[in-house]
Amino acid sequence: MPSRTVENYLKSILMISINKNCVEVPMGMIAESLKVTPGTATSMVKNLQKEKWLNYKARKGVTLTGSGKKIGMRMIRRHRLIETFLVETLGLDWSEIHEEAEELEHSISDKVLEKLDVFLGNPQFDPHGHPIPSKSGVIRRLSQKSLLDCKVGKKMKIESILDQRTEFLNFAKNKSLMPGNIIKILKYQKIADTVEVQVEKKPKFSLGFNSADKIMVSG
Amino acid sequence: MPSRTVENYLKSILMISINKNCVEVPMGMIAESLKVTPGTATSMVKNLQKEKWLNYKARKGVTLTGSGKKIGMRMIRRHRLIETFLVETLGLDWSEIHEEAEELEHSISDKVLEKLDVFLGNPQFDPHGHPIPSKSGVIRRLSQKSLLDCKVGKKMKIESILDQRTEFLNFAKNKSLMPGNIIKILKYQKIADTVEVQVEKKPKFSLGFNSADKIMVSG
DNA sequence: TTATAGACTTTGATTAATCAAAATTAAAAT
DNA sequence: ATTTTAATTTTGATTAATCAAAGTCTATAA
Repeated sequence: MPSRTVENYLKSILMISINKNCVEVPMGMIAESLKVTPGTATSMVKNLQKEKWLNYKARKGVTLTGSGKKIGMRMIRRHRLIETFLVETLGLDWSEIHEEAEELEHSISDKVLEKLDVFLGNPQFDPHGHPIPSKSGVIRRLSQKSLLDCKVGKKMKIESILDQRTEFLNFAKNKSLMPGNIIKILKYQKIADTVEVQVEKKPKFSLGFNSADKIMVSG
Repeated sequence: MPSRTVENYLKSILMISINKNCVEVPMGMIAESLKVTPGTATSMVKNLQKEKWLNYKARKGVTLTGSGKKIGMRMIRRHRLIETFLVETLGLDWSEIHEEAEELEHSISDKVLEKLDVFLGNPQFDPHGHPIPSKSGVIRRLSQKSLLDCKVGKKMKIESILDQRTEFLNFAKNKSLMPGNIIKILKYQKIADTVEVQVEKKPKFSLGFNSADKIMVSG
């Protein structure tokens, strides 16, 4: 019933509110995340409000309603299950699956999606370490601790990577920055805004604060 | 580059020209097969001509160019490979896969499609018995002989089913009218336009001429 | 030959999604 | 208390795909 454009808006808004942990999502972020002009986002959001998928306050931002959240969560589930399928079953590289899933998440029927879920053995996390929402829209809380929040010298387990860009994921893979691996901060250099890290027994390397903040860890 | 609407037009036109064995495809058939009004088909076909995907002669019909045929064939390959995947891998029923594939054929990247092809072991026929075009667009000639062209009493092998409608395929499956099975005409009743048939050792039953003509056979 | 039915084309309108650029507003800086 | 800036909204246009309904052909039947 919702068009694929609507599905994209609701998913993006939900993702922003989860990632930035905010209730009211500002218009600018929506426009940026969907790569449309601000005016387009405003007019679309007004339509979404008419359909009761969200509440919009001019110059404040947007909050999803229950039904809007449901659709958004459904899209996240689809996206992550499809990514898992592409890596596990077809053997695509984890750095190249995002765009694929972005398209397929709109095209697969509920029936096929649930078959896929069973075929994959009800996976709980996608290849980037992100939790896959259940059919009913429940999602495990992801770790709120990034590499930046860690003490120097403490061994941490990488939980997930909060960046979808192919180039970043290629870099991450190259450096073994992948879910499950053990990472340690060797030096914390505030002045240069970098941290020096080591993954498993691999050679050490540096990460900028922005990048380090995208590596979520636990333990 | 071509939109999914364009892909659908070119696929439909190619399918009609293959099935009806005609060079010039009349506008009426195009409109019917795509479920649009005749006026819509006319205006769309004019656009396709501008892009050099076909030649259009007013009140005569349409013939695909080389590039149009290529795109159409690409879509047939995608459709049939996806149908095969849905049945073989995910275990969907062969009568419910057409609509799914109709959507997915536009969404899958070339890369994923070729991975799928390898994963499935380069299948040569889809679950309905239709030949899957090769990557380069070559398609095996399908049997031109339908059940209606057979002698009474002669055992024939079912090659394919030329009807995509869910209800027909459900009926066919129920009666074991599936590729590979052996079928025999018991009686040919021109006056009632029915044939009485038997598949393998199953109970005999009747088929109207129209339906019998959709069961392609060999041997 | 003329009439007519059926196939096809034209015309004018609509819808969803978008952009560019001008106008507005709220917050921050002076 | 102004001014400036940055974010947002408004306005007016555009594009692809569609429909309904009116108009036009052409082949067949009278």
